[in-house]
Amino acid sequence: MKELNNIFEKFLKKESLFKSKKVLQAVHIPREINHRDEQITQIANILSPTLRIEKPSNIFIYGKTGTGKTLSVRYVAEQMTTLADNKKIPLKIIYINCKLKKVADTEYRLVAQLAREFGKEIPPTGLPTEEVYNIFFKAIGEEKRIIILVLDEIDWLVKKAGDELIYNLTRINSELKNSQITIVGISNDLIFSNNLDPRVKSSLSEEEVIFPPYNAVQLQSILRKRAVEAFKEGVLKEGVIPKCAAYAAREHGDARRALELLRVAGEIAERKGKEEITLHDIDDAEDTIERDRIIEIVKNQPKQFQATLYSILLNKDNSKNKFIQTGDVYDTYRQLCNKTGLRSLTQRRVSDIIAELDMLGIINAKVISKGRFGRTREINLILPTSIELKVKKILEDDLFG
DNA sequence: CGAGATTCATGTGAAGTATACCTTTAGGCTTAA
DNA sequence: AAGCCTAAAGGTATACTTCACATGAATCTCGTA
Repeated sequence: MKELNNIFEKFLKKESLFKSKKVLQAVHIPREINHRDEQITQIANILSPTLRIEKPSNIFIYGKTGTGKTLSVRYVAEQMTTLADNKKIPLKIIYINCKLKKVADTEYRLVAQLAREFGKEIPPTGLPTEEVYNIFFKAIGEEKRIIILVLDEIDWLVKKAGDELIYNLTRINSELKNSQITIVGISNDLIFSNNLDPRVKSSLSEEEVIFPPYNAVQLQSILRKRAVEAFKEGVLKEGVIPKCAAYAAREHGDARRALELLRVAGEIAERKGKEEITLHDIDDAEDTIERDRIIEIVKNQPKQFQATLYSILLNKDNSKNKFIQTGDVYDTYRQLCNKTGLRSLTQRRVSDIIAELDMLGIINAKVISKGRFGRTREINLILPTSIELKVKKILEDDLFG
């Protein structure tokens, strides 16, 4: 009889394996953050002058993806905001992710975005950048307060818009009477800061905080904690968490990835109508994640980028083992434009587009010299073959349909 | 045989152009006194 | 005369083009051992 009860119970539970899926999502900020105490106290210490309404030092934070940078900063920010609210401290923390296309990838757009944070309407183009700065200044100057500006993925911004803009930002303070602004730059490119103008570098990294990767043991404990909150009891089969941790540690201790693996594995198991998550689901999850990520990127590209990518795909089929080079891609691209009626761009531009696709991580393009046979980009697809067809299909739909 | 010169196919920087959007300004029309 | 609307003028950011020059190793050239 007892077993029968069990069966029913399980059946009822079957509805969902999750107790709370939110806990596993990247935006979720847990009550406690493990293994980052040192960094968090460091950041908190640096920012604490805020509470006496003094300007804290600028901070430069770096560490690989998924090492808890963004999370820790947001955590500290949240704590400070509530504290500031209680004690009536005029504090404003702005978080901006510079990687978002069309949001903050040029100087104009970044400053416009900042001004919008203060409720100002800024047109997408047309105003002098200088003017946007003025609007922003005015908005800040309205009342006395401390502003902390968190620039996530700041390396992207600098790559696309140059480092002058950061210099401008760090200089803002000298033009402000009422308020003070502190910049917190987050980057996962360690080399990036070396390429900065020395002046910019020194003012941006008055303080530095380094986030080392998690090791497998730490990843496991993080996963365990979250899993308890996220899943119902007994859902996780033995060894699931170690495997997730191992997968993520294999790269560079990427916790975000580990959590995502766990979540997607759960979703997959659920969809299959299973009652527990097995090791096999994790393998499936890994494929799914990679596929979704790439498809998402591909879908959101502008037409010209899609056309270029499609040309690369076509070239890959034709020239089997030989690697693909810019000229070939451009030829196919021209033909493609003819067929689809898309206005074709110059090779100069397509060359840049290829470089950008490389930055997005969809392809691998390295500039090489073939001696007598000139110089070109050696283009390789990084797409796993399993999703190549799917990507192709999407591109075809977008380009021809 | 080896040091330089040559060469190819394209990378890359700077400057120019087209387009879309903004503000300002001058004129024209309406309205109220 | 004052007020309001419109259209033209003058300005900017962005995506792209045009032009011109830079690259860098395989290959060629030619002098030398």
